This record gives sequence, C-alpha cells and structure tokens, in this order.
Amino acid sequence: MTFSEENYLKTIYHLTAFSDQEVSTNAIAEMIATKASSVTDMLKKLAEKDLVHYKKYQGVSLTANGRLLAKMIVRKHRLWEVFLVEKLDFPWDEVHDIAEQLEHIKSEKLINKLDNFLGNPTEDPHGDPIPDANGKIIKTEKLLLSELGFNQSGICVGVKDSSKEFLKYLDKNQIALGSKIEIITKEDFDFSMKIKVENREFSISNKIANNLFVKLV
Amino acid sequence: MTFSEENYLKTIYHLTAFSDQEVSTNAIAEMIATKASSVTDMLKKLAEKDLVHYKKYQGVSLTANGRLLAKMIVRKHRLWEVFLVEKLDFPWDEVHDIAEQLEHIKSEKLINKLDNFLGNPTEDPHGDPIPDANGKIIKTEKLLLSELGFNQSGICVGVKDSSKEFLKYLDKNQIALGSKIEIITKEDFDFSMKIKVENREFSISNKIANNLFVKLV
DNA sequence: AATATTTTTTAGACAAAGCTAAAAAATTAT
DNA sequence: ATAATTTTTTAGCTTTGTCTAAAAAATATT
Repeated sequence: MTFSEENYLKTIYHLTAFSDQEVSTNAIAEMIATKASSVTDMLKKLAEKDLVHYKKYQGVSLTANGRLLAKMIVRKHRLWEVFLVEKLDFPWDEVHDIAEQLEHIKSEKLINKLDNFLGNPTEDPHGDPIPDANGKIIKTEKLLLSELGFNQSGICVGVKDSSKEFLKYLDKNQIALGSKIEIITKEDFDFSMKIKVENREFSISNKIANNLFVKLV
Repeated sequence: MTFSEENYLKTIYHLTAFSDQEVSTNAIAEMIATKASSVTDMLKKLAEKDLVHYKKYQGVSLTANGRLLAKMIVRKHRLWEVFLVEKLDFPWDEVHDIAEQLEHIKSEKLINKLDNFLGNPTEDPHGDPIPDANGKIIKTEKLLLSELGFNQSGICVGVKDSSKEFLKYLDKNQIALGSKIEIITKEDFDFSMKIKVENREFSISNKIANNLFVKLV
C-alpha cells in the first residue's frame, strides 16, 4: 500500500466511524484537501483491491479488509502519539502532524514492540481508543461536559475537537486528561458554565463544554 | 526534499565519506539498485538544487549544503537504530530496514527530542558515529581486528560490514559491541586467527577479522 | 414535471521517478 | 593511433497521483 492509499483508507474510516453510512466523494475530497476527481480515481483503485465497496455516484464504504487495514493505520498513529507525549515529552497539540508521518512506517514487529514498550495503552493522548493488534477497540463510556448539569462532576477523558487551537486553550487553562471538573453554575441563556478545576473557578462557553469528554464521577 | 532525493544524497555521502573523491553514476546506480539513466536524471535535479557538484561524464560530489543534509539523514537513521535496539529491544541485524524508513520522517524537534531521550549517543548499534545537530561527527580511533597481532587484545567497537549475515554470525558467536577479544594465535598462511572471547576460544577467518573494528586495550 | 443546481465522473494533461534502447563520450586494449 | 569496450547520457515511454475542464448523473427548486 502506498502512503496515499493509506490516507484515503484512514479518511474513509474516520468519516464512517460513527455514522456507519456510505461516505460521499466530496466529503473525502474536503477532508483530504484534494479534488473530487482525484478521489474518484483513487476510489476505483481501492475498489479494485477490494478495500472499499464502490458504485458510481453512490458513495463508498470500507470492506472488512479495508476496515482492518484502516484500523491498523489508526493504531499506529495513536501509539506513536502516545510515544511522542509520554516518552519524548511533546505537548499534545504538536503530536498529530508527526504521527501522520509515522503512521506509514511499515513493520508489524515495530508497532507491536512499540505497543509493549508503551505498556499497551488503550487510549491516545486525546482520549481516543487505540485498536489492538487484531483491530479490536475498547471504547470507554464517556459523555460531553455539556451534558452534565449543575453540581455534577466529571473526569476529563478526551476531546472531541483535537485541533491545535482547542488543545492550546485547554493547556492554557490547565485542563488535561485526568482533570476533575465540577460544574458550579450553568447559564440557561447561553449554556455557558462556571466550572472548578483543581480549586480554580472560571467560566467556559458551551462550545468548549461541547468538545470535552468526561467520565461521570 | 522527497524520499528519493534523500536516498541519493545519503548514498553519495556514504560513497564519498572515506575516499572524498567524485563518485561515478554507475557506483550510485549499483548502490541504490537502479539504472544508470535514472541516476543521471536525479543528479541533474540535485545539481539544480545546489546539493551536488555535477558535470556531465565527470562524476558527482556533494556541496556543503548537500553534505549537511546527508549528515542529517544519517543522524536520523542512526538515532532511530539506537532507539530500536536500546528501547525496543530489536536485534542489531533487524534495525537497518526499519531505520531506512524512519530516517525520512521530517521534524527537527522530533529528532532532537529523540536524541535527548536516548542520552545523546555518539554511536549507533554498529559502532558508526552519529552526527550531532550541527552535523559534527566525533570519530573514535579504531582499527580492524585483522591488524592486530599475536597476543594483542581489543574491545569490539564496531563492524565494517553490517550485513544481516555478518551480524547474525557475530550474534551466534556471542561477539557484541564491548566484547573483549584476545588474539591467541594467527596463521601466516591464510591469516585466520584463534581468538578468545569471554573464556571461549575459537577460530575466525581473515574475512571476519577484516570486518570487525576494535579499540586496542 | 421541467428546470436549475450540485455532485460525481470522465477525459486529457502534468510532474516525479523509474525504465529501455540508442547515442555519445570516455576509457582501455591492440 | 585506432579500434573495442565500458560508462554515461539522451530520448522517449510508463506508472502514480494529482490537476482542470467538460460531461453526466443525481438532487433540489419552482
């Protein structure tokens, strides 16, 4: 598999992970920042290799084979992210781009040894699950901070939006995986809330609360 | 820089490292397992980018710029090899191919953090020097085991030939970096020698002795 | 239901990096 | 010094993955 093929597979995987529907040519093009015509070309090639189900004008979905390969790429991406954060001490907003490169390194032995070296983590630094060597994913129960009400508390277990901007915001406000967040007040008007994190009280907008995953506590 | 350009640069670097002469198109072609015509094409491209000095039919050499870039690739390759052996516990004959891929990962920050994580090693698992972030190389004094005479001793500090076959031979005979080797006898006929390594005495051919670097002790 | 708009595909072109076959230059041998 | 051989380069073709522009299909609008 080429880099490009792997990127398409991964993209289709991400776009279908939750909806589990066919994904459109345009959606892929936008995600991968390329032209729809290029996507069409690649879809034909992937269909040829039996990695996707593709019928003209009908969108595309992964075959069992394609999904497994996609998971292996995601596995590599997330394990490398753990390595970068835990071992090399990278801030969590800087690891994505490097992991985008590392995810294409080809060696099963390498990735399994890396997995062991890291202590077989089940989640990456953003709280996303890491598929095991067979593609199996353990998903933890998590809800959005915005779903919590007045007086409830949660432990931060992940982010929905993992853009640099959002991650930097969290760093600045000292919210990290594992932080305990308590809802002090919640506005009925804009759903902004005042929260308490390690004795610091401050307000966050609904948009923030909507992108933070927590585990009820 | 593309993968391919990086590979050419690295190859030219290795071919000129010791001789410091112009290197021929054919020599590169052989090393990279490609056709001479392909090499010519690439040399033009590299000359265009001022990475090599190239005049038709006259061979090629690196510019200062090209040499620095080549060293950075070698630096990455060797640091990753250290990582694979020291942290992931790979046998030394398996790391080359994986490092060939990892050496193309682009992130200065990554490689410098990796360097620190590994404790700023100056040599890779085969005893080859690792250029520092500025391209500076500290070369240790070393000679071939074959240059030693009867009754002399050396510490193994590297290999000249780092092929899988040779490395496996060494593993099988429990010779590793740091092993103390004593010359018990040396044949005048074929220059084979009987050596002593950690109380084990056995014979090695001149070819073996000719590919093992030692430091006199 | 017919028309307009959007989405997707096709057709044809391009750059990168390789190849083969043939030509040109350099080197070696007679 | 000329001929033979080897090395290097050129010319032209292939594949991969992209692009633009145009055509075709699907969807939305009136």
